[in-house]
Amino acid sequence: MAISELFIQHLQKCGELGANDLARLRAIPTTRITALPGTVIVPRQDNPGRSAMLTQGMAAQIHPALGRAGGRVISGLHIAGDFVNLDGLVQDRMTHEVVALGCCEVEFIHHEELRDLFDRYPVLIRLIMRRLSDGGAIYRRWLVVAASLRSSAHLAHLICELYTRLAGIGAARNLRLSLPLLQRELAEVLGYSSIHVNRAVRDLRDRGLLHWNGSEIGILNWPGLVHLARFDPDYLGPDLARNHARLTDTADSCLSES
Amino acid sequence: MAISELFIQHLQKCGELGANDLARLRAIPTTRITALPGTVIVPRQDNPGRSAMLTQGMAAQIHPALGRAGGRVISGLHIAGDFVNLDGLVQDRMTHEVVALGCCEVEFIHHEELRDLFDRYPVLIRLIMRRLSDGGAIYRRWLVVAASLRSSAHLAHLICELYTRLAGIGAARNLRLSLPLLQRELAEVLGYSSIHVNRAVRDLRDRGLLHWNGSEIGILNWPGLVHLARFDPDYLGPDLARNHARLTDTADSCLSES
DNA sequence: CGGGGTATTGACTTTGCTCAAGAAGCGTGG
DNA sequence: CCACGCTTCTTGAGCAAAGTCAATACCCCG
Repeated sequence: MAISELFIQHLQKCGELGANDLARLRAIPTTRITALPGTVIVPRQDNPGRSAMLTQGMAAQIHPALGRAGGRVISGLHIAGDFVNLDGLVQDRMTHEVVALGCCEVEFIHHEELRDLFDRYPVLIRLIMRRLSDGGAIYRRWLVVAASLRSSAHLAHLICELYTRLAGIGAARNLRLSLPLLQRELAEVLGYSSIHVNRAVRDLRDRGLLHWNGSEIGILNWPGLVHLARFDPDYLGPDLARNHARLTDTADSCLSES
Repeated sequence: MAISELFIQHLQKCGELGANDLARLRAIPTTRITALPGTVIVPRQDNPGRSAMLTQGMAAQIHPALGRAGGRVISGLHIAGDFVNLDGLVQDRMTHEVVALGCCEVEFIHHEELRDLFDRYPVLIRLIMRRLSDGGAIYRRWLVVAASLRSSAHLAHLICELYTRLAGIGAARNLRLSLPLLQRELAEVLGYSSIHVNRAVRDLRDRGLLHWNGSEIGILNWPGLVHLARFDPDYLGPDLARNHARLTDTADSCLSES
């Protein structure tokens, strides 16, 4: 199967590619799979010799919790367009596994092919380093958020981040997003008990900030949510930060009109 | 001033360098400074055109806390041998600043020089990617620890990590380490109030796990500390994990002898 | 209509925060 | 050498946030 267009779009952002280059890229063999909810996309402790890109759906980085057995911690969420195991390219083992949340589509590329790409288009190396660095920025932000916000604001921050990222790839719009996470899984992301997450959800609903029905979320008051969460999208990179600025302006004008 | 030997050691780990290469490396101009406690080594929101390596002391990544003004969060600690702003090489702005904790020595290298190095020794690119990826692994671990351990165990985990990392560069040995952090700063690392940190410190002392005098820490019961913290050094990379295994064996045999 | 998992709610416990005050260390100036 | 002021460390008491346990409601699906 051929390389996905999402992948190509990423490459294009990073450097000029001629028609020739595009043809060559499209000739690269890849493997595409569909993963049902709960499927392990990238196993722990493994050097699979290939990297994966999520082309549809959401996936989570899963760690076993320290202490109580059976517990899990989610250290990051992937959406379409993300490399899910970039580390595998440079590290011998993964310290976590990646699991599909809803239904996913994943595309695998062998490391040899990637390295070939790098040899041919050295500018892509910058793209990979950039991705690694971006990932670090998100982790840092999660640490800051976990340390300084309490449950409702913490949850609100997660919603703001996900909406911004999903809107950036066109997978969410009009202040609606679909979030294929159980409350138990939200708890694993936020580091709370699922009961506590439930109360945080109710709190956001009670404040009239959003609308939450199963996996469908509608944001009713974007500026309010952003303010509660102290959300500042700078850490997501200049592109998404710009989108966010536009969105906030629109929401503000909507508010002032109403 | 010439490039530091620490830097060269890192490069050597990554590929074979001949006498010729070494001479060329030593000819690269760098700037070395001494930073007093509290000095900002790398400012926020800045693309300084150079990267820094810590050659002595400890430094912290500082973020403003969300919510209460004036609060801070520390998202990572650097020790000698760490690149303190690798992100700056690939990212236009830093989302945090880096501040000296004790007295530090820092060495700056201009990005041009670094890029020259990469052109000449492409294998070094892997080193940088490796570093970025390692950093991500540490952030993930901190998220997991924050989500699953409570105060004493959380603090214990930090001590275990720091001792392992410091021992890896020869800056700690014999289960003694010096930690130039105030309890307030520890609180900023762990996400607690400084009062709560104080109680956690006392708890570890009361359990006879360690000895804490100002900035000098002596670990009295390494296996006990490791167990309480659920410390598993895998996330620090194979080198340090091996060191830890050796250390734990020694400590075990010490215990069984006594 | 029943069964399994998820969501929701209540009552109670544990953990951690805040405020406040005292103790200990340390550098400065008298 | 001592007194003073500063900062950090330590401890106590009360409060707020989050966890646990248990029970019920809901919902999808067979």
